Amino acid sequence: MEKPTVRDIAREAGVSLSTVDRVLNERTGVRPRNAERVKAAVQKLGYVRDTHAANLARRRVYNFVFVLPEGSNQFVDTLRGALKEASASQLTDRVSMTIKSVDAEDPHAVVSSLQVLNRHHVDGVGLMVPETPQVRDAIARLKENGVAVVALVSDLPHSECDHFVGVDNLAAGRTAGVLLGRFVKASYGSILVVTNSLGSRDSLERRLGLDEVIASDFPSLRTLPTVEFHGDVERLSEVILSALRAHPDLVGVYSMGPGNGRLLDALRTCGKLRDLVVVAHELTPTTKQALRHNEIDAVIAQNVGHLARSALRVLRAKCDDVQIFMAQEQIRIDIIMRENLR
Amino acid sequence: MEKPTVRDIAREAGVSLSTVDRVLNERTGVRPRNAERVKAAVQKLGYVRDTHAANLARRRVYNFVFVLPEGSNQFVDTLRGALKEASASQLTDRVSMTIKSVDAEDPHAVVSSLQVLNRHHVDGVGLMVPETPQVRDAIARLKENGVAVVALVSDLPHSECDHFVGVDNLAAGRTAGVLLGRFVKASYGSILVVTNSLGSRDSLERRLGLDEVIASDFPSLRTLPTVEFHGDVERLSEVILSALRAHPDLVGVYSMGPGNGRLLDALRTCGKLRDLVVVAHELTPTTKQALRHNEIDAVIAQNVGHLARSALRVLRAKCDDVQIFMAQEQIRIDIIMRENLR
DNA sequence: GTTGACTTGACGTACGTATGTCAATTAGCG
DNA sequence: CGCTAATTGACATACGTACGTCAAGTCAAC
Repeated sequence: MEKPTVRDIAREAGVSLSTVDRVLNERTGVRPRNAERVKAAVQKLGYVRDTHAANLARRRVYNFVFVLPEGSNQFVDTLRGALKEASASQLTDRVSMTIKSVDAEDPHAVVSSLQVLNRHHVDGVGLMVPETPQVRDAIARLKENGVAVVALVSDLPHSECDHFVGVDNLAAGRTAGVLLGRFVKASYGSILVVTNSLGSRDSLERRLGLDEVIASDFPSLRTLPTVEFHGDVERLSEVILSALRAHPDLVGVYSMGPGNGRLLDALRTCGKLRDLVVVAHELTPTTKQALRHNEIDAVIAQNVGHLARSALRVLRAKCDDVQIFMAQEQIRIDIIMRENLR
Repeated sequence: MEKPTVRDIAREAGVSLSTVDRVLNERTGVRPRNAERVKAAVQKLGYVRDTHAANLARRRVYNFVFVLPEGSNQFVDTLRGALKEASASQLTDRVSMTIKSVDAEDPHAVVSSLQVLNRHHVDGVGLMVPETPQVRDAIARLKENGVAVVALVSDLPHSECDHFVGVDNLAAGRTAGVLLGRFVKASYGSILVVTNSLGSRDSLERRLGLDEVIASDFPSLRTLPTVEFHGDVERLSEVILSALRAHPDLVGVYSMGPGNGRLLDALRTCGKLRDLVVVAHELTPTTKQALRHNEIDAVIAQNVGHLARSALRVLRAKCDDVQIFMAQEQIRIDIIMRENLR
């Protein structure tokens, strides 16, 4: 049972190679009757186009653009590195990748960066930006132009994306909650929750997941209102310190986003770090080091290498109009502790 | 900066295409001087062979064989399924895969299954069997015949394998130890350790990791001698029950291998399941269900889909004599709880 | 029956590589 | 210097697909 080729299709359908080609590549000038025959033959023989040979023949180069938030953020930095590494690897041959950094908080900046793409020849876009009506429209326009679009890390549920590459943040928050609840030895206490901004849907979902689990499974614990520092690290230190003073029963800290370095600094200065159960998000140099030093008890992470490769694979698949292999594209919620960090 | 092709190499080296081809494919009849020139040109231009085009031209089919332990074992079953799924997926084109099941405890059976491979045309082998001197020799013979060999799940450190696809079991045991230690609320108690056989190096390493971590980080806990049931599930139930009677201070159970279903049955019948912290290995229908019912607190797992795809990718890479992308082939120690199970 | 539009098939070239054949060149040796 | 053997290059064919060109075919409307 060799794999069928276009020749087999032509023979089976009783037409010429040219006609098969016209049907497969959706060119005009084929009578419906013959088109049907070809499609039937494809079905019957289970033909799948050899994309490698096809790409070879058409000298295809996949032109992908990734739009990531600018500014200092270790997670975004590692993601950027992973994207570059993945596109350099042999796996992702024939891919030419551009990474753009934009002020993700400024919808106008995001949109204008996407509008540019419509003019150039771009096959696929990966987006890590918050969803706004403007962004939604810009994505719709990209889709009109036949560009494949995937949401990266942050879902864009109301936009016409082809796929979301990232984790279920509600489940991530729940996971963090269980870890905090089970790691805390005290019979009661409160938990500090920190993030950059609850405006980002990731943080919001994580917070919801946390509260769900604490409320149902750990009623003796209490989650404090979310501390948001909105990029202002000075404020972060201050608020942490005052929270520590205000809540002497503090037993845990949940950091839902960036700013782990500053957060740890603040906790360190008041000497309570060792007594607190700390759960943070994302594996970065800071969190890795903190794990090794037992300053962070667990990290909830998504494998950036997997994110990057998955995004590239999905974009290719969408360009080629090929099924994706869901099992491989499922991004897991990783729990990293000192012992399984490597 | 287009990718260089063989033509570019020929021009750069000042020789003909034929000569370049002779060098690249290690054919005879090239003067050392010219061979050097070609190699230098390859270096200088950063040429990498387009394996897809090459495979197209030589009509290559990768012939891989996997040898897995026979007998009822949910983990092996899921692995088998993952292998089939992976080879069916588009990623692994041009791969023809055979899965053999052998009595892994019988070195003779394993070896004879490997000897057969030398006669047929096989490009690569994935092995999940215990290491014995006979197996070691059989692998050496495979390597002599130019067959790529990877160890799957269980490392074969003293054999000439090209690669090990699996996790660091010492670290896995340590991870289990930390989870047990931190999840147990009681101030002291003992931990039951169960496996099929400590003869398997995986179990042994996990046990060592567990003991390391319990001894150093949780001195108030005590790990009991390993219960081995050697495939005898009746014995498993019995021993569990008598252990429960003998150790009323039991606070945790660590199941290092197969047999989770029977173990849980035994724990269930004596009604102590809810009070115990249970950590088991591998995501299977049994452990998934037990996680959902809060009967198991955490599962230490390796993603079988990842194992399968990694094994196939590595075998291909070894056949093509191409570098592997280590970041992608690193199998992580997954910690699965109810909240991040999906 | 003629015209024109649409449809079809035959064929050539290309992508980057592999592999074979054969003649031409070169090196090594006496 | 001449001979033989080793080395080299030119060329052809192929893999599975894409795509362009052109002549021949079909069909309906006039």
